Amino acid sequence: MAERAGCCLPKLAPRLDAAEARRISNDLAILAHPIRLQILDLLAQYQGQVCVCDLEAALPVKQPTVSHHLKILREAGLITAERQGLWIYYSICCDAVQTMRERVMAQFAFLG
Amino acid sequence: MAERAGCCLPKLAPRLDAAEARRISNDLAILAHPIRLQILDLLAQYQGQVCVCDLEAALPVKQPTVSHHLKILREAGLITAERQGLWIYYSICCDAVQTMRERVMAQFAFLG
DNA sequence: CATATATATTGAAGGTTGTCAATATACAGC
DNA sequence: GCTGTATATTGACAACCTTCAATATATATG
Repeated sequence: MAERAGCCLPKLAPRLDAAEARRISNDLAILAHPIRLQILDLLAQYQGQVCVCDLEAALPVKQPTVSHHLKILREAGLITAERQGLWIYYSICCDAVQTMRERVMAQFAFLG
Repeated sequence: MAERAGCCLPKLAPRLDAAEARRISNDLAILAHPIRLQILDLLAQYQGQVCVCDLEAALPVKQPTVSHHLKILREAGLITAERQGLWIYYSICCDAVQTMRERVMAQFAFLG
C-alpha cells in the first residue's frame, strides 16, 4: 500500500461528478430488480409477441405488479407497447438498451 | 410486429431463472447509488491512499454516511480496508469488480 | 492515565420501493 | 347498450434505504 505522511490528501476530486453519478445510478436502479430483469429477458427472447398475461403467467407476481414494472421500464424508454385489440404487446428498445449498456460499461472501465 | 392468433403464448420460460435474476439485481443494486459510485471512482483513482476523511471531504455526505456506504461495498467484496495508525485506507478489489462487470455484461449481451 | 483524532456503530426519522386487492379504463362481440 | 376480457391505475401497507446526531471503539501522544 502507498506511503503517506498523514491524513488527508491535499485535494481529491471525483472524475465522476454528482450529476453523472446520479445518471448512472438511475440507469442501474432501473435494472436492479429481478422481475424487471426477467421481463427484459423475456421480451428479448420473444420480441414483440409478449402480452401482459404472458408475463404474469411466467413470473411470480400478480398482474398489477407486472404492469407496475412495465411502466417503470416504459418510462425509462427501454420498452415500448403496441396495442392490438384487447392485448398489448411489449418489445424491447434495443438501441435504448444499447445506450444504457454503453454508459454502464464506460463506468466499469473507469473502475477496472 | 409479429402476428399472433390470440393470447397467450403456449409457454414462456425465462432464460434467466429467479436465482440468477436475484444475483444480478443484487450486483446492480450495490452499484446503484451515486455516493457509492463516486467512492469507487475515487478509490480507483487514488488506489490505496484514500482514508474516510478524504472521502468525507470530497463527497456531500457526513462521516457516518460515508462509513455506511463503505460497509456495503466492503461486504460486497468490492473494496478492502487497511488500518495504518489512526487512519484506515481503502482500496478497490479490481478482480471482484471485474467479476461483477462480467456478470452484468453477460446479462446485457442477452438483452441486446 | 488523560486527551485528541479517525472511524464504526446505533438508533431514529423520513423517504422510497414493492406488492396486491380493488377499481377503472379500453376494447371486442353480441 | 350490455357482457366479458386485458391492462392500467389507485390506494394502502409493509419492507427497505438513506441520512445523520449521538455514541462507542481504536489508536496515538503527552
